[in-house]
Amino acid sequence: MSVTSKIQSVVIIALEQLYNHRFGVKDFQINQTKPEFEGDYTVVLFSLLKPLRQSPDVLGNTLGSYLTKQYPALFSSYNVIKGFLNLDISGSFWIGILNDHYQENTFGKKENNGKTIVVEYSSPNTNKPLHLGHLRNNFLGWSVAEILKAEGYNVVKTCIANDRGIHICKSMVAWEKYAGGATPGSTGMKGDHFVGDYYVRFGAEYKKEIQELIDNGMSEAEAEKEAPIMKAAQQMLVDWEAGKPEVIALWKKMNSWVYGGFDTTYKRIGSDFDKMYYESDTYLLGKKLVEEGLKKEVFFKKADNSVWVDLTADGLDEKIVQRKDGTAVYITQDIGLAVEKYEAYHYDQSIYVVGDEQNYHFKVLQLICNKLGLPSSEGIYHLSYGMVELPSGRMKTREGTVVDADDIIDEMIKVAAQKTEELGKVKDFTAEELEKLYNTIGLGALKFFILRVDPKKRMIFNPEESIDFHGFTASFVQFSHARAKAILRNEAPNHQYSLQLNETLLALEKELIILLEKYPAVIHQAAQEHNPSVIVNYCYELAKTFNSFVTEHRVLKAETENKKQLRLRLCRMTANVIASGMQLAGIEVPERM
RNA sequence: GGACCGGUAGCUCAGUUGGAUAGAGCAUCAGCCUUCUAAGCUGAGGGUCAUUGGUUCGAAUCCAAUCCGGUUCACCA
Repeated sequence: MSVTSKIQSVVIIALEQLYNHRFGVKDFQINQTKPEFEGDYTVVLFSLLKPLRQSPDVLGNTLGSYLTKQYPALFSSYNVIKGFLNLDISGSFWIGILNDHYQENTFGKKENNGKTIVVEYSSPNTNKPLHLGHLRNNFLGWSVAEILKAEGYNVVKTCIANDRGIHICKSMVAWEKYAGGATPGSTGMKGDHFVGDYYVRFGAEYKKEIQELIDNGMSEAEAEKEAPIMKAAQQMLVDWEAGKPEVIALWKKMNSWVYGGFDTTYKRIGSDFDKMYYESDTYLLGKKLVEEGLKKEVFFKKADNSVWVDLTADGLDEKIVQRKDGTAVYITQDIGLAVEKYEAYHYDQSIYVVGDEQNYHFKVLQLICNKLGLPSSEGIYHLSYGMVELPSGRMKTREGTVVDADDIIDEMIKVAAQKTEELGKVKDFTAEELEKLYNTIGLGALKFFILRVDPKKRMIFNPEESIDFHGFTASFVQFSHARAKAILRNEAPNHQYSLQLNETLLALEKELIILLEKYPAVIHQAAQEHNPSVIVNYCYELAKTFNSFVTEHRVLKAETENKKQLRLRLCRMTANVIASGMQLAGIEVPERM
């Protein structure tokens, strides 16, 4: 039980004893005391004044003296300022917390609660390599999954590959026409980049053909339709759906190249999935549900045979769920997939990590599932994140300003290596150790930079700032961990030693313990909000406090043996919590750097 | 035009869900390595929390209106 909830329940009991009035947890607030006042935690009295018909001063003092008398192990003193009852938590209580948890590496993680959450993230298109936007998606999805695991859920990480459709056919057509049989193997290229180049090539050729047609007197709109290369792509899509063997073979071949490339990138960034779904399998799934929906009169058919749902009563529009030719649209597949996931996992919650440009889509999806009476509808949650922009504005494929995932990762690792060499602290590392360290620092910086921002806000990715290793960065947190480990390498805490509980805590020692104690609550909040930035911000704050502590106070040369053991335990617990928290963000922490 | 999201220091972001004098980092300036890692620490300057009104003991936070920016409202995915 956290300190805050302890104080809460004790206050409730006290008020019942003193005033015979039963309050709930939400009837008053417990805050951390502002640094300019004396105390650790503060009971805000305002909301209690009216029901108890007391003045702030009287209530504060009555409650304060009752609490300190009844719970001397918890509270050492109090003061009342205006409507605030500031409580000093006794040092022995804090030292007890430290003693209880400094050795645990599962501190803050909850017991399994038997509930299952499906987290879908990444959802790549198999026609081009991953870019910065995908990285935000992957980092978020992976981290949220880990946070939910830590909070006690069974988590299934899933990925849906958008592996079919006109965009895939475009790269296929371009490859057939212009590659002359070249392969990733023959060119030494990474498969996803290789295929992506042909997607780009398609665009260029298409544009050329349009211009030619226009020059020959065709209107622009007509030219866009009539360009031979576009017709070829459309024909290929028809052939694909008809299952034409050579088209299917080509499709499989090119997709396998892309998957090869994706695997490499996923491995580098540490993304993993428990279950892969493929749009080429799922795109027909929703049709059965469309039939059912028609019978239940959730959907209706228009004269041209297309099927719609009327959401005007819910404040939205009419939305098509099946084309007039009977083929599935995007939302149809998603209805099918939602049901398939539910049947496979009987989830309590199904999270979709998808950009906020699809907010409307997921609102519709949930409404439709609800109207169809699917048990999955309640648990659908769209973890909507904002776009990643560059200082110059949105990334645009046409203007070539898209930041490629592999490129940025390479760059981060390169700069990490340069900086590490400059500092020259790890000259005794082997080549493998160095490579691992560069990866840890480079990739950590990237993940931290992206995850530190609240997911729902759009963010600006400044390449120069992202490779800064000072201040509010992963390196700072990693460095703090390495620093703690350096001390612990010199001397480990003596587990047999029994700390004196009456030891007076210095301000920074206490601050550290208070922060460490909050870690389980931080995980809880992050899980509740599906928000890794809560964890990342916490790790930074912890590292900052630790750095101040280590700079100002000696550990190994502490004034007394008791102080030394206390500080060693502080180092141990801080290192544990930093490592644990950063792990939840997918960021490793080195022993030395 | 309808719906949704956002606007906090020069820049990038926090702000414990309504609490005390709004915080960090970067950048700028001034100090600190003979010491367990200086990728660090200490300090200074920097704010009309977009604007206006409302709700109440109390508002960056809740409500309304306005301004600015974004997304979306496809038989694309």
